[in-house]
Amino acid sequence: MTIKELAKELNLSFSTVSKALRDIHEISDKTKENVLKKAKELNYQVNPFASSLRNQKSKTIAVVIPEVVNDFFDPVINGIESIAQEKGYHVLIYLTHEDLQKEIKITRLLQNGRVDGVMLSISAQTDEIKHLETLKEKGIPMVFFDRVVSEISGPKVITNDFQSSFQATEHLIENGCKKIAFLSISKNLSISDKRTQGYFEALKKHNLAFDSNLLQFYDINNTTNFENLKKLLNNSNRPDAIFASVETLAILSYEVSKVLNLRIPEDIKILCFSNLKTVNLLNPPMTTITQPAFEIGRESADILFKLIEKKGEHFLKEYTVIDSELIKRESTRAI
Amino acid sequence: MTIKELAKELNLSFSTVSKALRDIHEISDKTKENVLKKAKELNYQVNPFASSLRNQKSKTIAVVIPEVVNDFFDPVINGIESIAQEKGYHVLIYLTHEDLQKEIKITRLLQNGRVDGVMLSISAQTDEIKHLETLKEKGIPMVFFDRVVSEISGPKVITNDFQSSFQATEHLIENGCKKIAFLSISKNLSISDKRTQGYFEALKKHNLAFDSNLLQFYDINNTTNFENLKKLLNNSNRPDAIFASVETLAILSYEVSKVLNLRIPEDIKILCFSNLKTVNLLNPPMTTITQPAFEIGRESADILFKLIEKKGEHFLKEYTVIDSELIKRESTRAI
DNA sequence: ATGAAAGCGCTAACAA
DNA sequence: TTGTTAGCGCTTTCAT
Repeated sequence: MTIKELAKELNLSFSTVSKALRDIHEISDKTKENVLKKAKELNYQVNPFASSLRNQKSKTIAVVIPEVVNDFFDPVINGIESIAQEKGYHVLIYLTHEDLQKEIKITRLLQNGRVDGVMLSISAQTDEIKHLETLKEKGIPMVFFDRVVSEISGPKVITNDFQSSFQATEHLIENGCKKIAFLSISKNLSISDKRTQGYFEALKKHNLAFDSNLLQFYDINNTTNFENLKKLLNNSNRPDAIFASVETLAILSYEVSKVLNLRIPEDIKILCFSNLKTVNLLNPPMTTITQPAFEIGRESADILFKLIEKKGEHFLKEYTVIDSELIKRESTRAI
Repeated sequence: MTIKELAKELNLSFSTVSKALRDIHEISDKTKENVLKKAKELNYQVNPFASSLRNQKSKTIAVVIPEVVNDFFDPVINGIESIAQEKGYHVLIYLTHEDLQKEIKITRLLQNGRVDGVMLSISAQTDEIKHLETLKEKGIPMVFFDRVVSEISGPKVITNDFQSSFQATEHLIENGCKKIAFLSISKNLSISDKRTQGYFEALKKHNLAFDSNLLQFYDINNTTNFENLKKLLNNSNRPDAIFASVETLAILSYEVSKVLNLRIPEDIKILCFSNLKTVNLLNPPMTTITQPAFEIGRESADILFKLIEKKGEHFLKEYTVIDSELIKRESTRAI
């Protein structure tokens, strides 16, 4: 069913039909009505490719993220999709799997007008940004969220990583911890930086010396993490607390603690950035910094659509900060 | 950068360039080489809409699912995306939020050729299927997974819900349970049916009477579930086990048990279909039926691409069954 | 081996 | 208010 066939049915020229369908004022109401009725009757749908080709826009956005198996990115997608559906946009999803090469390949795919805008959260491996600059130079509206690249200008939606990390560290210190290990996932990521800084500053404020052995870097997909953690915790000089910058590492810490017969929280306290839904069923429940992931998704998408529709980003602020929440869970609850 | 501009740079006609780019044999090797070199140099990319318009295919598939905030659908998406990336397809994602009206709207969006194929898992609310039949009649290749519609012919990827449900119920019975409640999420869903049947058959085999009060239906998004569960468990005649057909209901059961000071597993045993990653950190760990979600994603996508590329489904079997795994977790582990 | 031209379905400038 | 026409960028048939 094309617009031509529809026009033939109606004995109208197809340009008239086209205009009527898009409710253009130079068409008489009666004609519009007829056209709309017939279109519905014949279940006419515009061909999106013809339309996109002509209009040079796709009504589609891309979401580029490291992983989807993650309690943070899920609600983000949910937030993005909810706004996209409201605005009549389609959402393409691409996973980098924390792999820079995949990220580069994907950004190349997005350069040819397939999408009207891109939202992305870079991979933990990303230590060069030429591909992102190239994409931006093509004039494609972009919004970074969570794992942002400060070197590239444009809107970014982030959480108050420094502050919440500071607070969390302070929380541990106030609970008597003196040797707090910080587990980071990347040397490249903006969020890792901020989180590490918050940790440092809290130590400094409370006059705790920083021991470089306590700052450890982990590969998010690496099973050797387990061994490294074991080494860290099996040391006579072991930390009395672990502050993990991502959930996976906190969970791993639980497991290693169990293997080593360390009691949580008596022997070691564990705390992390996490959006794990079932965290309050853990034994013991873990104090977490919970990011407002759904809101981050909605907010980023909202900004992207503003960018797409108004073009130019001068009217948007560079950083939108949404606060995470430090949720303290103290009591042991054996069911 | 269009093909015309590229052709001008090369002093060739644009049809020659087009052919060269797609490696058509009637073009000389030298010309091909030149064209490719220049294309790379000028970073030429085909316009996907022009190409789709002409070819009547989009190199894009749609994935329609109820929710993304869910430990089952995440790895499914991951599996789908991994194959799509290999085959050079793009993945559009649509969430129905368990809402039939949204599902209908989305299927309408997919009728106009925007995608070459659709994978879907229907909403818990879906009790009519006209919209799905319409989509199928349009000739768009479709693959159902997990929550399938048996009334519509075509490939379906499912797990052995009946069997695993049977096994799980038997596991409870073998552990001394006599009053096992089954919490279902839908009266419409194929998986609910199968799971309920498995539960029934196990009861029958072990000569346990079925008490209709023990079969309860829940709304997946309803907070009144909490109250209903409370009523169920606060009864003097309460069940000694709960078999939840979805994770959310199992978690809720944990919470209600705690509120009522019921001990798990002494007073009540809880078991469920779940892909929760951290289930072994729960207290106590929960026996689960774990679905091979990533494989379901890969398998469904693989079938869909076969359908798309070969057209017609006569060569594909209707049901592909991938086995779930009953993972028994007995010990209480207090860290 | 290369080029000219038609046409995919649509939008919009211009003509009637 | 309606119709004619050009053209978005590409693929492909047919001619050279």
